[in-house]
Amino acid sequence: MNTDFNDNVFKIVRLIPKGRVTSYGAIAKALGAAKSSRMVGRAMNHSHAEQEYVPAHRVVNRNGLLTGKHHFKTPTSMQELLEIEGVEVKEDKIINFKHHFWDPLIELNIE
DNA sequence: TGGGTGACCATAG
DNA sequence: ACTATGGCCACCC
Repeated sequence: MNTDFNDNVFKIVRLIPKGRVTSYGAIAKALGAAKSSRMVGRAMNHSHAEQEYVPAHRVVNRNGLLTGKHHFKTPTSMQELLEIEGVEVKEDKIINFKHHFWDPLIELNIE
């Protein structure tokens, strides 16, 4: 049985609005597993196998760095997808990360 | 069974 | 700003 954790991660990622981004740690925290931010990354690795589209490009590390770009079809696709949505990216890093940040804890009104 | 690894994070210097 | 270190835990030899 697939971990619910896995499904919950995808569920949240799909909720990220266009032009916004969030971090692995924020998602982990929203799921009550702040200790396992690495698990979020592992879940994302499987995201390609999901039948429903998962906007993985909207998930970066807490530094606003596109650490997962090498897992996309091409090394530049992640950056291009973000720029299409209006997110500026320079040197694999999101400009004005704070401004684009989307916190699931706040937006989803979790306690 | 156990060591190595990772789309991470926090802290220290 | 940068490196080093430790914690985290599922997964793969």
